[in-house]
Amino acid sequence: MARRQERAELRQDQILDAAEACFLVEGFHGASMARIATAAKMSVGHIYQYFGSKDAIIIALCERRFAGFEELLSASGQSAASPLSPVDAWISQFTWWIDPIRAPLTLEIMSEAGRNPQVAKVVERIDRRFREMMQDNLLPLAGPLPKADVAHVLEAIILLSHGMTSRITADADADPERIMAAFRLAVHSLLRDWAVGE
Amino acid sequence: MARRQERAELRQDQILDAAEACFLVEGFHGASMARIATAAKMSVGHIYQYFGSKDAIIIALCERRFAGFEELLSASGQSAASPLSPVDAWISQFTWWIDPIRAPLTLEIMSEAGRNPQVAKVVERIDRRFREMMQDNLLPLAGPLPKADVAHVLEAIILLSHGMTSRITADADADPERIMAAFRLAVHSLLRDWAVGE
DNA sequence: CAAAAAAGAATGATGGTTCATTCTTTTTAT
DNA sequence: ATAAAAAGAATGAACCATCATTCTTTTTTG
Repeated sequence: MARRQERAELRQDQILDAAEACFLVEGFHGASMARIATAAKMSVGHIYQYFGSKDAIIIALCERRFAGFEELLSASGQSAASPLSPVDAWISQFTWWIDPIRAPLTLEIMSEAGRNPQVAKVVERIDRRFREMMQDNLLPLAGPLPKADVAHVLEAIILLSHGMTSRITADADADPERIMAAFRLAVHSLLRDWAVGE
Repeated sequence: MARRQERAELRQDQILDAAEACFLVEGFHGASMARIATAAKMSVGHIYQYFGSKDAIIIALCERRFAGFEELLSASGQSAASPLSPVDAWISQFTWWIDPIRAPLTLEIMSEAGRNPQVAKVVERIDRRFREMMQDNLLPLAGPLPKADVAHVLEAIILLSHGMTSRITADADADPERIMAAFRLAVHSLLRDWAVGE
C-alpha cells in the first residue's frame, strides 16, 4: 500500500528527470512524448498513467524547479559561519540560479509563462516568496536605505537574477564567474555597501 | 524590374510581420506555417518562395528584431536636447526594450539561442554592439569609476536589461513603470551617480 | 504570350493521446 | 502456505490531427 505510493513517486521522478533532459535540449514544444518516454526508459502510454498530459508534465517540472529554489531561499535565513561577509554569503547562493544546466530550463519557463497562465501562476508565487525572503534576510544585512528606494532595490535584484539566467543561456561563452562578479558588484552597489572585498 | 524587387521586399515584411504575431502568441515551435500563412494573408507554398524554411524565418526575425535595437543604439550617440539628465535620457531608451509587445519575442530568442547556434550568433553580435555602445556613449556621462569595475558595471547593466524582458514577459501584472524605475535606480547606483531626480 | 507570382492540394513524417492487451504484484480463499 | 482471483503496472500499436515541405495548377503581370 505504501509500497505503491513509493513506486509511483519513483516513476514520477523518473518521468520528470527524463522530461527535464529533453526540454533542456529541445524546449517544451520541441520535445516529443515519444522521446521523453525513451529517455525515461518506459512506454509512452505508461507516462499517461502518471501525468494526464504533456502540459501537466511541464507544470510539474516548473513546480519542482522552483521547489529547489524555495529550499535555497528558506535555508538562507540561518547562514552558517562563513569566511565571507553576510551579504556575500547571501549572494553566493546564486550560483544555483546560474548553473548552466539549470538556466536554460528556467528561461524556457519564463518564456512559457508569457503564454501559459498555469506556468505564470507558478512563477508569480516564487517571485513573491523571493521578495519576502529578501525583505527578511537581505535587507537587514545592508546599510540603511532610503525608504522610497527599498522596493526598487528588490526589483532590481530580481532583474539581475533573471538577467543572469538569460545571459548564461543565450551566450555559450558567457563566463559564470564573470557574471557572478557583475551580480555581486551590482548588489553591493544597490545596497550601498561599498566594502566589496576582492 | 525594380518593381519586382520592391514587391518581394513587401512580401517578406508581410511574412515576417505575420510570423512575429504568431510567434508572440505561440512561440517559435508552437506556431505553424499554416497559421503564419493565414496571418500573412497568403498561401503556405508562397511563403516558401521567400524563405527556404521555417527556421529561416526565425533567423530573419531575430535579425530584424535586433536591427531595431541597433538603430536605437546608434542614435543614442547624439542625444537631442532633453529635459532629463544625460544618463536618464540614455536610460529612457529602454522603454523600447521592455515594450510588452516586444519582450516576449526577445525572451523567446534568448531561449532559442541556447539550442540554435544560428540564433546564438545573432545574439552574440548584438551583445558585442551593446557593450561597445555603452563604452562609447554611457560611460563618458558617468562619474569616474574604478577601472577594475568598468567591465562588471557594463555586464550588470546587460543583466538588468535582460532581466527586464524576462519580468515583463513572465509576469502579466508587472508594471513597466515600476520596472523602469528599478532599472533607473540600479544604473545610477552602478555609475555612482546619486543625483537621481524624482 | 511568356514568365513570374500565388494558390492550394498532395505528401509523408510526426505530434499528443488512447486503447486493447500482456505482464507483475498483491490480495483473497482455502 | 498455496492457488485462484483481482488490481495495478507496463507495453506498443493505432488514431487522427497537424506538421513542414513539395508539387501542380491557376492567376497575374510585364
